[in-house]
Amino acid sequence: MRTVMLEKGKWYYVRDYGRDQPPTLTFCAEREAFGEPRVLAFDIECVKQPLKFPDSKVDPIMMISYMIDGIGFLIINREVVSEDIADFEYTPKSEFPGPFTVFNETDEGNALRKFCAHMRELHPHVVVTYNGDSFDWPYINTRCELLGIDLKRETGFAPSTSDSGQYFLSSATTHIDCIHWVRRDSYLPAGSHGLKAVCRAKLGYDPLEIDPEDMTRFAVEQPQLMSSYSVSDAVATYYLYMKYVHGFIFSLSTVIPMTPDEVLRRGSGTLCESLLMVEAYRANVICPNKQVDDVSASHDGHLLESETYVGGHVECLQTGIYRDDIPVKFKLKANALQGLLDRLDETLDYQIWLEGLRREEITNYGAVRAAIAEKLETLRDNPTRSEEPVIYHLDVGAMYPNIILTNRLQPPAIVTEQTCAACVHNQPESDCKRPLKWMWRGQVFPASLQESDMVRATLEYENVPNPEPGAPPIAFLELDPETQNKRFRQRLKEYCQKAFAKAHVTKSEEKTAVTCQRENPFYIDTVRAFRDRRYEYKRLNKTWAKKRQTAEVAGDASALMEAKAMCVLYDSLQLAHKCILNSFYGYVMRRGARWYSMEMAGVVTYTGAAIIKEARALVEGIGKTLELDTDGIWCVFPRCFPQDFTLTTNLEGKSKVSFSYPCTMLNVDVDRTCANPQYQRLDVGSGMYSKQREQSIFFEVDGPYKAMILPASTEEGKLLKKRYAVFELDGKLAELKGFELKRRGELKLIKVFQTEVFGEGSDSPFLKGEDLASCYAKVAEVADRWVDVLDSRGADMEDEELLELVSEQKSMSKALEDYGEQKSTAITVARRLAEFLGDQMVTQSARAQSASMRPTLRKLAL
DNA sequence: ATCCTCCCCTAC
DNA sequence: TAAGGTAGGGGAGGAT
Repeated sequence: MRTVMLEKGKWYYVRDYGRDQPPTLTFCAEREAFGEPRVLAFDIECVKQPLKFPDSKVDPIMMISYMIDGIGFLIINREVVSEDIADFEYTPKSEFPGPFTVFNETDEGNALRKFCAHMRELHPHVVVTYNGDSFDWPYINTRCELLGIDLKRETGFAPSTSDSGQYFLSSATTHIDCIHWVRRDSYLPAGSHGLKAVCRAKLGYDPLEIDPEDMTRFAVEQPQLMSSYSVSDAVATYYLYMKYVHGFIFSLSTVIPMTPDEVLRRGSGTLCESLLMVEAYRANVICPNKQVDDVSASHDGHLLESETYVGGHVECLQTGIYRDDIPVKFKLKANALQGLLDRLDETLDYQIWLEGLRREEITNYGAVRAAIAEKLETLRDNPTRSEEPVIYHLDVGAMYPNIILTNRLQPPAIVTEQTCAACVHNQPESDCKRPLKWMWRGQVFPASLQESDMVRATLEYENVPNPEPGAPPIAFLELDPETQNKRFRQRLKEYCQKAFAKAHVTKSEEKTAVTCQRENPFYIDTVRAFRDRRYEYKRLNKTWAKKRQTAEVAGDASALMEAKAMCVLYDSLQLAHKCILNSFYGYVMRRGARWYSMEMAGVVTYTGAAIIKEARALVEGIGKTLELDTDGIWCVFPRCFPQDFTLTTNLEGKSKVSFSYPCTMLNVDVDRTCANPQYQRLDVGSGMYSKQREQSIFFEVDGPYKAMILPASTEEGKLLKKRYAVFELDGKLAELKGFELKRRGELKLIKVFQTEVFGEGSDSPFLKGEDLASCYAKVAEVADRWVDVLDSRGADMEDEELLELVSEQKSMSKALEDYGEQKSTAITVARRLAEFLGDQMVTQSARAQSASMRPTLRKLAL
């Protein structure tokens, strides 16, 4: 009898009865946590030609490094590497040890055979790579083919039989390519998706870096350095997996009916749907068919080009530098402050009720009330003032899921008059219809439906080039329906451009969706279960963090190890649940979704927009809104605005509760305007429904912060959204949103400038100077230096440095030929690269990475 | 010059 | 086959 780990992330006892009977599986309860599967992470280094990518047809593998359960191995191809390498250690950080044993093999064939043989000996449960699906595994596969080694036979790994073979899988071993986790689940911007950047962001150390152009030379000239580099990637991959990916994937695998390979690679909407299907089955609900596009949909006598709903609300209201030590001129509204005073008891009672207390249990109610009232009165009586600000971020926690839960929103609960007419509950006393607003937006062709039909009729008589190259032309109607529709719409667009001088007209319409408050609640129950389980994991994570601290202080090594492991476990569980939780909203608009509903998505965002607009209106009277985006609002209040208070009680166990007045002030508002009094639950015993007031939408507060910087636009009167920098009280950069510095590619010059101008801590010019003028002067010092570089066209710089600064990287999302006739700098650069470096530089799989100069800058540089 | 469109990639 | 969503900044090409 032995134990194995099956794809559900759980351990089972397996008893084998020989060929005639299937084996039996018994769940292994004592290993309910993930257990400790053997994990092997590997990475290869290849020879390459100058300025080119390694070509698996001709360039041999020089090194294979791998780490299993914290023990490292390195296989050297001595045909490429100039000398034998001795065992060594690569430990970038004490928590990431890397002892390496080296195998020096005579040639590539022996190196690969050694790797395969060692894999079989170690038989890991999980093989981990970084980009192994599209680089390492296919490369090894091609090299093995050329050397007469059958990779599938040797290791079990081969290209996937579905998904057009884009993944490398084995039926016996899970392959986790961490790039998928980084792309879907890490929330890192695309500019930080390389292993090096992920290593810095997630593992917290600077990895070894070598210019790819030096690698082949270093294999000969500096083999030890090259060896360290090779293993550093395996070490980073292994610890990234152990620290973040393992718990995440395997905990999701315990709730989603898929293998870990699939849980890793499928889209988040698909994970969501498979989970909903399980819950629907349990609730005896029939799964609807997949949504299909209605290609003939029209609006007011015009064919619809596309339709959607209005989403989140974004505004920027201020620009410039806001610092907590530089006074801001406030023009407060006395009546807004009076309003807060009038509602003060209601506000405090609300906070007390939230904490599960009663006013009689509060021992300092009068004192807290008086303290707040005094501050509000002072502001009310002196509304025009210059005062140092406090900078806050107020945001709604998990806004969209909580709007869904509060309003009992589910795709099948969006009803029509017909639905209700056929329903037994359709009586006024049921109070089961809850109308909610949303905003429809569509693009229509300006042509009338008759004109559209005419355009189609013309098209239907035409012959078109055969999709099969070389074959004779075919009739339009012989094309597949999807292509027909695409061509028709293209032609109609051209017609409209000619006849109406515009391709389409945008229309919007406020609509009302009626939501049924008695629909079978399997969908929201699934959402709620996820939200609540996530809260539970967050709570347990905190509990174990405390235990870890206790163990640290007591010096109890075994308790410390257990606590650390449990923290990682619960943190990955809560993250895994966040990922799914956020997908329940977007899923309802996913193409092909079984539970599809534009109305529901529209209601969610419309309700959210109303909440944030209301919050802004409230803040406007008592401070300044700087920027707001969908679920959060950045604002400044005068320093003397009431902030943090503590209520004391006469209860044991809960002797005091602290709260943030600005936060409570917003929450009272939300509670009054957003609560759903019609939320209904079915009592299974009696078959009766009971109504309950539901409200789980709450603002949370972050801050106060040291400073917030909002960039100005080059256009007068225009304010920039989604771009800002925020500094912590200690000078650390708390947030940096939207700037080129954070984006993939972009002009090098602007990234270098932004790095310098934002700085960090005492290096940041934004934190220097004692008033606005001197602060701007400090910032201008940095900016002036760069303006000089532009004005002098980099006269004081080395050519190489200058060229580097005016170069930029751009990614192309499609294969070069798919861009057709289109023109752009990147396309031209890619074509030229292909011209002098060969077509494999721009093959359909390897997306062109172009380094170019912008036309505008080209003039400057020359 | 000005507007629209496309593309890439971010914020939420 | 498989596929979360909308809002927004900014560069560049192209029509007018």
